[in-house]
Amino acid sequence: MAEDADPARRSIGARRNPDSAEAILQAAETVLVEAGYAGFSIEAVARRARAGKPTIYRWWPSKAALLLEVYQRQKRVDVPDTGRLEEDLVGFLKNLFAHWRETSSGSVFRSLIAEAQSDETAAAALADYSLGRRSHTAQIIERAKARGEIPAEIDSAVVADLIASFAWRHLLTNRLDEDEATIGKAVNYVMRGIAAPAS
Amino acid sequence: MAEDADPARRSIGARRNPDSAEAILQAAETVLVEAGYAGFSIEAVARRARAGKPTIYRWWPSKAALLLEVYQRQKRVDVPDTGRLEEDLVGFLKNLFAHWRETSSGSVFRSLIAEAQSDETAAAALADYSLGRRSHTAQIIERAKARGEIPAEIDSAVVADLIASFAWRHLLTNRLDEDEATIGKAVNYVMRGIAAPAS
Amino acid sequence: MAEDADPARRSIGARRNPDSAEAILQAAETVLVEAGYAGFSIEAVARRARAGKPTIYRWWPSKAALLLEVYQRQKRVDVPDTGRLEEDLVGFLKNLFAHWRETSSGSVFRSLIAEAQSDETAAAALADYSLGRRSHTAQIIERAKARGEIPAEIDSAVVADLIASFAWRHLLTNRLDEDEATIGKAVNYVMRGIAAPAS
Amino acid sequence: MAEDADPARRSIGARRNPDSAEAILQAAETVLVEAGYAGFSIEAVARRARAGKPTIYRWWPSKAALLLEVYQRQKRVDVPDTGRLEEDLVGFLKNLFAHWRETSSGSVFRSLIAEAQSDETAAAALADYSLGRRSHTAQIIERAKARGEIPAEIDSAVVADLIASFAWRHLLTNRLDEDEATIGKAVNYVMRGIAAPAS
DNA sequence: TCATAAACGAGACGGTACGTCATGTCTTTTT
DNA sequence: AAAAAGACATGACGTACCGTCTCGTTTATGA
Repeated sequence: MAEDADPARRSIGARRNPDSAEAILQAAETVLVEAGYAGFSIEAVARRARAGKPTIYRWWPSKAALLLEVYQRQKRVDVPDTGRLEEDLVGFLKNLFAHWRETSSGSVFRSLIAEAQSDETAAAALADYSLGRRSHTAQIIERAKARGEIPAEIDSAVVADLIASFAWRHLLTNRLDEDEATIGKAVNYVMRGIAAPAS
Repeated sequence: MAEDADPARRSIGARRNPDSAEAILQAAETVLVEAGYAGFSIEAVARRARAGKPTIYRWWPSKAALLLEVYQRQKRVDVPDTGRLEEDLVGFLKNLFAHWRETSSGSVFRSLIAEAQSDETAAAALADYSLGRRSHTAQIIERAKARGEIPAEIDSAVVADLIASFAWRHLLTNRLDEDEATIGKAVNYVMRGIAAPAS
Repeated sequence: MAEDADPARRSIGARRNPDSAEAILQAAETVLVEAGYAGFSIEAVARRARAGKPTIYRWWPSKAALLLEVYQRQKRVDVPDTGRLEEDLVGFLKNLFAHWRETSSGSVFRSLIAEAQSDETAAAALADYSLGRRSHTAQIIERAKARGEIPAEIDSAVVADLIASFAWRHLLTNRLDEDEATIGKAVNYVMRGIAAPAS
Repeated sequence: MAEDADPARRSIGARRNPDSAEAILQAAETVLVEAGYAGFSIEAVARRARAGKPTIYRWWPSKAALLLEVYQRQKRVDVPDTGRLEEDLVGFLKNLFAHWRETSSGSVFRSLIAEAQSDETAAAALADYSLGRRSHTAQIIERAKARGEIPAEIDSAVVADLIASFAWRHLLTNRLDEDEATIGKAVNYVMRGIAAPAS
């Protein structure tokens, strides 16, 4: 996981050095994976990236900003389009859990959420990001509306919220390896409801 | 608000001094409310409580332990029992949001969740606590099962999880003042499902 | 070097428990030998002696007092009486160095001197003790005066001071294993002087 | 006195800030004079110097190192050269006592000796320093040898040791205001010896 | 062409908090 | 009455990071 391509990276003149930025983002990710959020400090990232702390502060005014960019660099999770909403949602959650579990994304996003609890700007950034993601997720639902699978008056934002909340809580409580059946149930309840059919 | 009933609290012999414990828990809560999770340090709590740091560390081995006890001391939120599950769930969420909004509980619980992202023991403690709460919430659902309102084969743990997740995410993203209608929708979707009725 | 004859020493009622006192003094000596002055704390002594700190503070108001008693308990060094002052002084120094080197006395006395540099009462106690010792040493010289070996007008206190100073400095600078010849020279210079004989 | 020439001393780049070093050494001296060795803590020095503790630890790895540098910064005591050894030695001791008495040097050096009793590195540093000073003092004696005042076979190191020991003990036992006559006697005994002339 | 400006690594700076240790005082319980 | 036990407030220990600063170097750009 080496991050120091060149042993002595230098300024490349009066502009941002992409190598440095890359090294810093790489280092941030590595530190987060190796030492967790507890060991994630600007100091540690700078050491690992062989970068000066001011270089980091110049481009990322806060830990949150750095975390956010690290998260955004990562591959997005696939949103399936099977033609059936329930399958789409289950597939999405399965993919998301696997993504969070198997890459560093989970650690990064957890850290970002944690950071947002003490850092106002992190909270704002996370809110922005979440808004974007939610509307993205809502598209799955909108597609289902278009297909007539669900009524038009369903508030897709709320549904997306329910789904995302379920994912967040599993991430935050270390339950990403949850049984697939549980995911299925959760989605099914949202799809079909839990009330007994009016007989 | 005041935490120093006696200006010079002393040892009361070879056993825990309840006054000190009380002062420390009070101070922890006050610090958290006034300065937020970012300003919540053992140092600050000790200062505010006029207690020694070792006294805190003696009884609460980690920030997490202190946070957890502060949270548990607080009044529990009412779980309504109206005889109709949907009303119960909506009422529960409304009460919970109000509780989190209007008392320090929200700040405390947020902090606890954040702490759990970097502290293993905090994570374990939170998991324990959540388990207890979830089963508690599940009782609402079990009651509905008993009434025949919902089928017996519904996994009440998953339902409780959906509800709790929704609450957590609103807490963590500063959306406790969410429109009541939204809560209603969310619960309704879980109750009735979002799928269009098979026509 | 066990100091706890009985694993559960108890109070013996309303009077000083000699076993405790003994255990504490033993423990003080042991701690000093094993951990040096740096590790010599009331806390450590209490732990080692299985005694309560207040018990120590009751009988020895300061570290200095404890050190002093530990030092005084120890066997005194022999003061030879060979009938010749020079031999007496050399013998005394040799015995003293050996005593300091081979028993815990050296460590204890060093610590006492060090303690006296920051503790006023220790300084006073040390001054008292030194006065006694000096007059004791001066007796060697007085005997020589009586024998007519040295003139009566010699200030034996100053001579004792010179000899004691030499010893102290060797103790304080870890030079107790100094060559015997050096001791001989030092005493010889004091006895015969270093000036060239008036020819 | 005052230690904060500039109210907000800052870093001057990636190298040692002489202002900070100066402020710290000044503060160390002041603290030692005002509060004695007992009150001499890195914490106190940092407070007084308005410096961060890590800054002190960066440059002086131990209290001993700081003490030593404080001592070495101070003006050296004059070594007289009157042409007569006895006068030189008496003058040297008088100057030394006055220097120790009237400046902070006495306190500093006492503390250094005390520190050396518990800190190995302090002991080594002190030994080094003493060696240098002893050879320095020995020069007085060597000069006397050159003049034929004393025989060549006199071990000047031992003589210097006797003189320095006398000074140390007076310092360590608060007897720097000793009668001048006593100093005279001590030197005289070393010069002429105390033995009665062979009649 | 060459001065300027910006970015770089490095690392020192004044601070705050960490978690631990020792201090000397206190009270309860036991003998 | 004294001892054990151990909790207490206090404060120093030495370390890790914080975010800011200045250095000396490097390179692209613009006068």
